[in-house]
Amino acid sequence: MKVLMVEDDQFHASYLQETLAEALPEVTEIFHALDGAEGEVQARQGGIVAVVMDLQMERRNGIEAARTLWSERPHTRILFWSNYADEAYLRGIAQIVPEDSAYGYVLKTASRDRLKLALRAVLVEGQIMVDREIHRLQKRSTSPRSHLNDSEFAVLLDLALGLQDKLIAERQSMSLRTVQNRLLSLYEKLGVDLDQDDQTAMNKRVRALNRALVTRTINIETLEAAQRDLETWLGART
Amino acid sequence: MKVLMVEDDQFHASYLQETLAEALPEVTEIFHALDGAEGEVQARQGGIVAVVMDLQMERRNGIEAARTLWSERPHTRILFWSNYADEAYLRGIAQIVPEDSAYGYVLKTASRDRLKLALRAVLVEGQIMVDREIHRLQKRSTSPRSHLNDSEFAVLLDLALGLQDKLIAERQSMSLRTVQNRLLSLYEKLGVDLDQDDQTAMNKRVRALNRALVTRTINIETLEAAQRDLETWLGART
DNA sequence: AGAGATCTTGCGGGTTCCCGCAAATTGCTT
DNA sequence: AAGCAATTTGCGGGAACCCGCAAGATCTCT
Repeated sequence: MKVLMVEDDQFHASYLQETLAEALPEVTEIFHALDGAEGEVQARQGGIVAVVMDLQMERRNGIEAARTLWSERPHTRILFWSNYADEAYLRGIAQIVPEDSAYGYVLKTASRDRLKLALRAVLVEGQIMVDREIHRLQKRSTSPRSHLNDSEFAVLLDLALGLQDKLIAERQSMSLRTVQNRLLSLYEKLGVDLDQDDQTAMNKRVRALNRALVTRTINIETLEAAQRDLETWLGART
Repeated sequence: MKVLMVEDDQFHASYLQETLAEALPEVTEIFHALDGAEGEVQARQGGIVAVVMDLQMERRNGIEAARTLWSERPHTRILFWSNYADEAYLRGIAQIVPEDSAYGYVLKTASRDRLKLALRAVLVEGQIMVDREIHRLQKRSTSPRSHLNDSEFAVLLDLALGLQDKLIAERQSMSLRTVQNRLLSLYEKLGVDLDQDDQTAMNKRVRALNRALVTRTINIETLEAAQRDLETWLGART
C-alpha cells in the first residue's frame, strides 16, 4: 500500500513517518509532499489511495487539496491531522467528503497510540473516525447554544464577507426578509446580545462575525475560501 | 546562563533545545514550560533572564505571558519564535516591550543558522532582531497600502468588537464625527471598496473586519485580548 | 383530508451608518 | 503674530439595518 503524507512541518513529518511505519506494516512506500498543491500532483502520479493530510499549510491548505483529490479519485482515504479543533475545519470537510469514502480527523496533540489507531481505522479499514477531543472542545467553546444549520451557516459566510442583505438574498435565493430572519437566528445562536445592558448596544453584524470567530465556528481560512467562491459566483452572474 | 523555553509542541521543543545547546555554550541550564502560565511561574522561581517564547499556545499565549514577565522583570530578554508572520503579533509585542529590553522575532520556518544567530543576538548580546521574512511577508499580504497609525488601529479594534460609533467615541475620547472619519480612513487603507462595482456594494464595517483579518492586521487572539480589555473598561466606567 | 406548527414573505417605522459640506480648531512655518 | 494645511466637529440626508406584525405557504401528523 502506498501512502502520501502532506505536511509542511519537518518535525511532524518525520514523527508521522515513523509512526506510520510502525503502525501499518502493509505500507510499502511513503510519499511526502510539503503543501497541498504538491500533494495533488504526487497523488495523481503515484496511484495513491491513502493520504494523511495536514490542514494549515502555507501555499494551499489541506481542505482545498482534499477537494481536488476527491474530485479526481473519490475513493481516496484521507486522515486529516491538525493542530486545531475548529468547527470550521470539520464543516469544511463535511462539505467535500464524497458519499462513500473514508476519512478521519485527529489532533496533533493526540497520543501516538491514538494516531496509530486512526491510521489503521481510516487508511486500512476504511472507517470514519473523528477524534473525541474535537467534539469535547467544540462543546466547551461554542457555549451551550444549539448548532447552526446549513442555511444559517451559508448566510453567516455571506455576512462575514461583508455582503449586504440584498445580495445575500440573491445569492441564497431567498427573499430579503427571510435573510433577515436567518440573521436574527444567527444573532441568537452566536450570543450576539448576551450580557449586554442598554448602554452597550452592539453593531450586530460585526459582533456576529466576531462571535463566530471567537467560538471557532469559522476561521480566517474559511473567509479566504468563501471569498474565492464569491468571486467565481460574481463572475458567473449575468 | 539560565534559559527558559516556553513551547507546547514537543517536537519543536526538542529541536529548540538542541539548537540552543549548540549555539550558546554559555547556557548552563534549560528550563521548559508547556504554556504561558507555566512559563511565568518558572521564570519567577528560576531567576531567568533569557526566554524563548512560542506565540500560539493553548492555555495562555506568548504575548500575555511576556507582558506579565516583563512587568515583573523588565530586563528579561525574550526571543519570540512563531509559525506566523502576523502583523497582529508584532503590534502586540511592540505595545508591551519595555524601553530598554531586548527582544526578537523569528519564524519557525527559518533555517537553523538563522535561529542560532537570533539566539545569540537577542539572548546573549541583548540586541533587537526581527526576522526579515516577516517584513517581506507583511508587504505582500497587506497590499501596497499604507499602514495604520495607532489611533486608527485602536478604532479598528473597537469596531472589531462590534461597538457602535457612539461607544467608540466615548472610549477613545473623540467626537462621533471624528470616529467616523477614522472609519473612513480605515475603509480606505484596508481596501474595503476595492474592485467593487455598484452592484456589489458591501457592508463596510463587516468588510473592514474581514479585510483586517485576511491581511493579518489582526487575528483571533487579538480579538480575544481586546474583548478582555473592553470588559475591564466597561467595569471601570462609572 | 384537516388541524396545527413552522417557515416565508411583505410592510412599515425607528435606529444606525455613511458621508458631503462647511465652520471651528489645532499645529507648523515663516 | 500671521498664514496655511491638516484635523476635528456639527449638521443633514439618503441608504442600510433591525425587527414587530400579520398574511400566505409548507410541512407534519393523525
